[in-house]
Amino acid sequence: MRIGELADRVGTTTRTLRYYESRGLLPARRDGNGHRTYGEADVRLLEQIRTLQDFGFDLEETRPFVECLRSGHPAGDACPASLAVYRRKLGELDSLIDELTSVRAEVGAQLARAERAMAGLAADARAPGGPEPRCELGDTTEGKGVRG
Amino acid sequence: MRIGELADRVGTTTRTLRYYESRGLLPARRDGNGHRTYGEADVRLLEQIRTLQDFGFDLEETRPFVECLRSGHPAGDACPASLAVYRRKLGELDSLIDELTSVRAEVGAQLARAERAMAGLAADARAPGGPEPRCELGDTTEGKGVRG
DNA sequence: GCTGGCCCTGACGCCGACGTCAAGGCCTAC
DNA sequence: GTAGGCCTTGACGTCGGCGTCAGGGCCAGC
Repeated sequence: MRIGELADRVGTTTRTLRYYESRGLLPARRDGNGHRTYGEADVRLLEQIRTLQDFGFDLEETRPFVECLRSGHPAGDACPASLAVYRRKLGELDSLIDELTSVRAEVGAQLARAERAMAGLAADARAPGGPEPRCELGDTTEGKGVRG
Repeated sequence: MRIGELADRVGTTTRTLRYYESRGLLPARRDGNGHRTYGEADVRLLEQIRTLQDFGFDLEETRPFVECLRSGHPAGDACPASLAVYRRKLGELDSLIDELTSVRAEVGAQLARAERAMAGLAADARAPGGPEPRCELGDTTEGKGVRG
């Protein structure tokens, strides 16, 4: 199998496969013309790489899985080094999710506060004297705690 | 106030301020020597930018907030365009958190499965005949559903 | 007068995972 | 023979948010 066919089979591009090879991740044999040649095992290596990429693993993190497969194991995660990557990734995911969740809460709170403020201004515009206070950009010493 | 002092006051670098200016986000007046000059209002603009950056907003997304402040509003999120960015960001955060959560679950399941498999192999190695089945990389048609 | 400190512009470097273009080789079909 | 299709290597482009360097100016203090 040549590079174009392999790329088609796993739904990627020849450029990607050459890039993987340049990173030492997916070496290829060559035929008489210097063309890269791949076998069925390479399809599985590539599928392993793409699966992990879909999970957000970067290329270097897929290396233990690929080497595990190439060393004859039936699965890329049948080696301790792969499990270590799994565990590290789980930790990263957990802390990232935690962080994003707290950011989400903060942004949500800011939005709610700003919406209340806008509603208040709109009410002011309907009820009392003028439409808007026209705040100057002076040294009004405003703080971030305009919550209530 | 010149660029170095402003950078110190908000805890960033002069390079960053020049970059913001190049993006049209934080223009500066110039003194007789061509040096950038800033006022207190710029401190607040910058703090707004940095706060949003900490939330993961990219620079373009901070622009409505900055323009809102510069147009005289007391807060960067006192304008509809800013609220729209808040809402869009909340949506992005929600879907990102969802995605990461599902990835986390999948990776966790893969780790658990792989750990069970390794434990099984270890038990095999202790109990029966050989230490490892020495799987060839043949067409064994393995699927992804090796869960149970 | 000279050193040190701040400022200026312009431009290249970085990271990751490729996309894209250039220039050419080999093989097949017509 | 020539057009088309696949392959090769090499190298530059992309995106964001700056870091870092080169080369030069202005001003204060000793």
